[in-house]
Amino acid sequence: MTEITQTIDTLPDSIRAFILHWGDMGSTWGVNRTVAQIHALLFIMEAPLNAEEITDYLGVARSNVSNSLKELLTFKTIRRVPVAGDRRDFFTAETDVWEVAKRIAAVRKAREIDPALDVLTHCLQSAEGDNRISDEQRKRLRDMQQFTQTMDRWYGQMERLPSSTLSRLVGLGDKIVGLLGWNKSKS
Amino acid sequence: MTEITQTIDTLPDSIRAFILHWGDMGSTWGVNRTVAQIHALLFIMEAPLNAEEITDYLGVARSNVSNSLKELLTFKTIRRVPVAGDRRDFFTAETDVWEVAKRIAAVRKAREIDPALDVLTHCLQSAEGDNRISDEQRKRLRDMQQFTQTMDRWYGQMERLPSSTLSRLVGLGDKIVGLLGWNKSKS
DNA sequence: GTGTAAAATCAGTAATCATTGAAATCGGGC
DNA sequence: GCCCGATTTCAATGATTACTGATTTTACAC
Repeated sequence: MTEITQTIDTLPDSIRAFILHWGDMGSTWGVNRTVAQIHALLFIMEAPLNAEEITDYLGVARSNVSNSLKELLTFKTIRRVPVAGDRRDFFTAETDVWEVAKRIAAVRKAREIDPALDVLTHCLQSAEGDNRISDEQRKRLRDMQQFTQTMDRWYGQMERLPSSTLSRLVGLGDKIVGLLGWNKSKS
Repeated sequence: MTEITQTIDTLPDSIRAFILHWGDMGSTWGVNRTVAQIHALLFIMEAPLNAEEITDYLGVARSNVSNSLKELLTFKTIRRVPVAGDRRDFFTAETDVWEVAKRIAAVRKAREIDPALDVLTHCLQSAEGDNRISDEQRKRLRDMQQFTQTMDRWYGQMERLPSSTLSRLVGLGDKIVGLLGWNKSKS
């Protein structure tokens, strides 16, 4: 009989809390619980884990782990690593948090922002030649389209920056706003 | 018998497409379809609408409209407006897209980022005094916590800026990256 | 080739979330 | 106070999504 020695209860409190709460967090951001928990587990463990170890730690079905790993791979927030003398697949997570952020952003841009931009651009085109639509309505569609376009570019830029630069740049946000004396004003 | 003259089919193609696709979009961003559709409808219509008109336009249950309006009100992306000689509630959407973005950001910060930061800060504290946790693991928790903190501040700043400033600032993103010569590099 | 462990697929089930329609509550006019 | 339309609440249903366990496929060892 196979003893399971790797369960979530064997982990230190802080790590267990991290994995569990990260799972919850994920749900609110549109990532399902298991996917988020596996990511948290791989992020915090130093040694690569195989699918069965993950199954044992999290107490979910093997097939669930398999599918979740596939999803994480498409996000490129984890990767397969070979372990000498073991033909099973082992996985580790990207540990540079800014790199993780970039990769998630890239997927969201492709999956959500790009299509939205297409729809808006199309709406705007068909609105141009429609006299049932007021100038004000056209303006509103245009505003929305431009906003989406700006966001699209912003996400696009993110992908190109090395994570160290991105980190510094975002960290600078505070200061830029401060220097320009814009932080005092109220809309 | 009451005739329904306000249905989604009576709207121009581009507007109908906008409302319908915005609803879809919403789902992928964690907002439910009805909520997103109502927001799109109010955003694009110039005159304030009451709950029954919304029900007719979208063909969903009256109670669904009621709940969705309540949610949109908590986001402050729509508001009640009084109409002279009519005791029913009428609603309009905020039309400044940057203002909309700010308000959504504010709610997400409060609902999702702040709690995440609390959890991470707590994990980090309990990790400090636990000798089962390696220095590397402590570093990873710290990185994650700092990242979340940076995001929290970033969202916080957003709230304070007038939307015109925010628009210019974000629009400048491109140029800042370009000027600093950071756009050429690859991580 | 055969045998075997690992991984992926898939159909069925469970859980979650959105939506409905009926019933209860609110609030202004009389 | 009572009435009546407007609005909200709530329990039940429907739809979607996550998850499981059994089955099939893959890939390596021999």
